[in-house]
Amino acid sequence: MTTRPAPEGEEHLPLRERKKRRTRRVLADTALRLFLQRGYDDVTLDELTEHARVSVRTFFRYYSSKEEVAMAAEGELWEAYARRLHDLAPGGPALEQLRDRYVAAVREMPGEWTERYLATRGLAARTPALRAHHTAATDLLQVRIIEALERVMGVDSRRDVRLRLVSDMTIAAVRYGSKNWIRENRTAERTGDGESLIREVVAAFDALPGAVALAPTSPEERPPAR
Amino acid sequence: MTTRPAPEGEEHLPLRERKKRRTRRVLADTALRLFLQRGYDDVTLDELTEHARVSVRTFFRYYSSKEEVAMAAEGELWEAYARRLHDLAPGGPALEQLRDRYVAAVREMPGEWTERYLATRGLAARTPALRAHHTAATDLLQVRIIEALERVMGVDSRRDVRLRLVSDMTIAAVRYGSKNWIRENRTAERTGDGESLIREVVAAFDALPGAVALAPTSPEERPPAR
DNA sequence: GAAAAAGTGCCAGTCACTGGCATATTTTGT
DNA sequence: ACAAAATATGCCAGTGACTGGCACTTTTTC
Repeated sequence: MTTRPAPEGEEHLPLRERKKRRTRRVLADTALRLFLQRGYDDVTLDELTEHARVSVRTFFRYYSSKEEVAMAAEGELWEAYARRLHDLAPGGPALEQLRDRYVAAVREMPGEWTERYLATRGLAARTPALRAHHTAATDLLQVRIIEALERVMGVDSRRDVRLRLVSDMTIAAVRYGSKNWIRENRTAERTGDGESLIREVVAAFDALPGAVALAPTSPEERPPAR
Repeated sequence: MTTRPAPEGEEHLPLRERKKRRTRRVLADTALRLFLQRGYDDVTLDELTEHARVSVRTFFRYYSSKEEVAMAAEGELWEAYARRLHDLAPGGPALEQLRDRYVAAVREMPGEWTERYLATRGLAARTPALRAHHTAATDLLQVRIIEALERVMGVDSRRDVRLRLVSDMTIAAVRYGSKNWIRENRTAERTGDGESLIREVVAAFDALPGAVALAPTSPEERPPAR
C-alpha cells in the first residue's frame, strides 16, 4: 500500500471516516490520472479499481457511476456551493449573494483542487459522455439554486419568473466565467489558481447588468466586449 | 405484420426508403407506448424490439441509444430546427429570426407529432435518464445555433459574447415556452396543438426584451408576470 | 435476370452496474 | 481488554445496453 500525505484538515476524524475519505480521494485521483493518460472510454472500471486497490463493488459504494468519479472535482465544488446556498439571506440583491457564495465555495476548496478541476474540465471537453454528465450536473445545480431562492423568498418559482431568470443568469455567469478561465489556462505551463477562477466568474457576474442592457449596435460604434 | 396507414408525404419515395422510415416510426411509437405504460426503466430493448418485430441489432442501426428512441419526437423537432438554421439571413434581428425558424420547424411537423411530443416530455419529466438526455440534446442544439450565428455573421463567438447571449436567450425561450405549454396541457383531456405550443414559445421570445429591462420592484408596485 | 448495393438477423462478446451474502475491520459498551 | 454491534469490503452471479463480424435476404441497378 503506497502511503500518501494526509489530506488537509482531517486530523481529528475517527479512523473509519479518515479511511473512507482517503479511499474516495484515491479513487478520484487514480481515475483522473488514468483517464487523462489513456482516455475515458479506454479505461475500464476493472483497471481503475485495480490501480486503486479496491473491488469494483466497493467503487460503487463511493461513486454512483464512472462519470461521477471522473467529474469528482467539479462535484466537490457543487457540493460546497450547495451547502452555502442554505444561508442565503433575505434583503440583499440575489445575484450578488449567489456570486459571493460561489466565491466562498471556491475558497473553501483545498490547495490542489484547482489543478484537478482544470484537468477535469479539459478531459470533459473531449469526452462526450462527460460533457453530457457535466450539463446534467449543472442543470441539477440550477434546480438547487431555484429551491434555495424559493426558500428564502417564500415564493413559488412558477409564479415569479424572476427566480428562474436569476438562476439562469447565475448558471450562465458560472459557466462562461469558468469557460474563460479554462481557455486562459489551456497552455499548461502554469496552472491558474483559485483566485484567477474567482476573478473570471466574478467578472462574468458583474457583466450581467451590462449584458441585459445591451443594445445591438454596429461594431463600429461599440466594439464587443472581450 | 400489422399494416398501418402510410405516413404523410412519403408517397414517391423508393420502396427501401419507405420501409426504413416506417421501421423508424414503428420503433419510436412502440417505444413511447411501452415506456408510458410500464416506465422507461422497466422496459428492456429485447421487449421493445420484440414488439416492433426487429432484432436488437437492427434497432441500433436506427437509434443510437435507448434514450434517443424515447426522445425521438423531440429529436425530430431539433432536426427540423437545425435544418432551418442553415438559411439564417444577415440583416434582421437575430432573435426574431431564431424565433421564426422555431415556429417554422414546429409547423413542419406532421399532424400527430404534437401529441407524441407532449407525451415524450411528460415521460422525460419523471425519468432521470431521459431528463439528462434532454438537457444534453438541448445543449447540443445551442452549439448548433452558435455555429449558425458564427457562419452568418462571420464572427467568432469567443470574440463577440453577444452570439452566446443570443443563443442562451433562444434556448431559454424555447425551454420556458415549451415548459409552460406542457404545464397547461398536463390535464390530458384535450391535447394542445402545435399552434398553442408556438404561441407559448413566441410569447417567451417576445418577453425577452421586457425581461432584460426588468427592474426589481416590490410586488405591490408590479405583480410578477405569469 | 444477374450483379451490386443495402438492410437484417444471429452470435458471441464487452462493460457498466446491482443484489446478496460471507468475511473483515472498526466502534461501542462493559 | 474484550465481546457484541455496527459498518465496510470482497466475491459471485447476474442483468441489460451496446458492438463487431459474418451469413443471409431484399431491393436496386444495369
